[in-house]
Amino acid sequence: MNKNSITRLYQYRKSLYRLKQMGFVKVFSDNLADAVNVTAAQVRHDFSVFGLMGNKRGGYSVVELIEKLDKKLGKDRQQNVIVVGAGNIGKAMMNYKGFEAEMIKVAALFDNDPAKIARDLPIPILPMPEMKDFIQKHKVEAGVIAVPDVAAQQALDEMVKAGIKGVLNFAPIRLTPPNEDFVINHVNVGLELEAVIYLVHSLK
Amino acid sequence: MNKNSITRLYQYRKSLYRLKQMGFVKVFSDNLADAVNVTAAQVRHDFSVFGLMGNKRGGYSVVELIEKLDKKLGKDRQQNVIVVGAGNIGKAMMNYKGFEAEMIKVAALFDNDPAKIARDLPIPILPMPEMKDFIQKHKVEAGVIAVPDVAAQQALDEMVKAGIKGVLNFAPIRLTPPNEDFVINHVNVGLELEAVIYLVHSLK
DNA sequence: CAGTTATTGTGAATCAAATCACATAAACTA
DNA sequence: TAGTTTATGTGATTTGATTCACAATAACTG
Repeated sequence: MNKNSITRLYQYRKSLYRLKQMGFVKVFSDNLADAVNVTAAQVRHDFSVFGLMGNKRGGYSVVELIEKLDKKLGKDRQQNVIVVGAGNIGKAMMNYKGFEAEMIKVAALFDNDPAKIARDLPIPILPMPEMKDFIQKHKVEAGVIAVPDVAAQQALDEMVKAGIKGVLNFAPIRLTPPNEDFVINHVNVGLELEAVIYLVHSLK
Repeated sequence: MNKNSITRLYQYRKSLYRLKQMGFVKVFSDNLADAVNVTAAQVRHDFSVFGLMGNKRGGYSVVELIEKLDKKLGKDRQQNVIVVGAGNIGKAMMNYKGFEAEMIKVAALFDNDPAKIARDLPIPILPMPEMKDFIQKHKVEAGVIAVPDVAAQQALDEMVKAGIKGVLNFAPIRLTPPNEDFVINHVNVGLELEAVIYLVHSLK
């Protein structure tokens, strides 16, 4: 179970909800393959590894498959997350409408800048020292680091102290994790954009 | 040359600038390996594939290596990019300070909402119909899609019409490219966050 | 109900990426 | 200068992910 196969499972899930919406009752591996842009063999293989079984001939029941995936992917109950950094990235996370359908709730933002504190927003922006109590109260295990790179390691350290178990990090630096079990996933927008530019240039 | 090896080259480059800053004149494959969190063999292999040679014993000259990488990676001159969508993601791109060191310039944002137009900002926010003239004038080849998912395909279509050759897409949908050479790179923040949550849960 | 068809589930085969291992050669050493 | 050390460059090997291929079987067909 590598990261790619996990993200594919989330993509299958999302596609299945779309198909359900469209009235589909059954789905075949090649339908899902088309939806997620992989091969049908890949879909079946992923399901096999993950312990998801369909019906020989007859494919998969959309409703059943969604149910199983929801359970396996932890989508049967809401996941609260926090975001550290109330800049543009933090606000983008705060305002993103897509999380609801994924059972993800951005429960609060945290920031060091007193001018940014706003307790009365639907998603409040709170001072860092309140993090520990907040995440205990709201059972938060995962967070997002959306601060400038010079502040990222400190943000991580405080999150760890508060009890966070894994982060999605937008700062383009290598973070030192507290232990080897701690989950860190990086999104490096600069690198991704550079890859586009490189590939565009390599066309000619 | 797969995408991973390309992004590693950009990481090596960035590390080399840091090392230069710190006064290093020479660098060995294992220094770069540490900096980028890969093996020394990976570094040498990447360089070998990419046609970058050092000196048997004596490693690599920092200055020379930077020079060669800059050239190969198209960093010897500034790359202008545009961003479609002046929401939080668009503004994050506009305000991000790190692009300058990467020779990337966000030349303008474009948005359909007349209320968002702001021509007098250092990075102007312009109406969509002006895109074609703008990118011709500023020699823009790559762009960023930072609009809600329902608007993403239309944004892509307009960018293609205006002459853009590749995009970085933040909208969580599959885009239909105009042709198979067109470069599309996806950043799916929702999926990345879901992967963190999944991995945190799988710890226990 | 026997025969045909369609689709899964999975072990085997292929393909791609990362690592290993070592011959090569430059730079020191005495 | 001969010998030793150190790091590169790269072919070979290993590891990991994807695709193939087909036996198993459930669902249709007449």
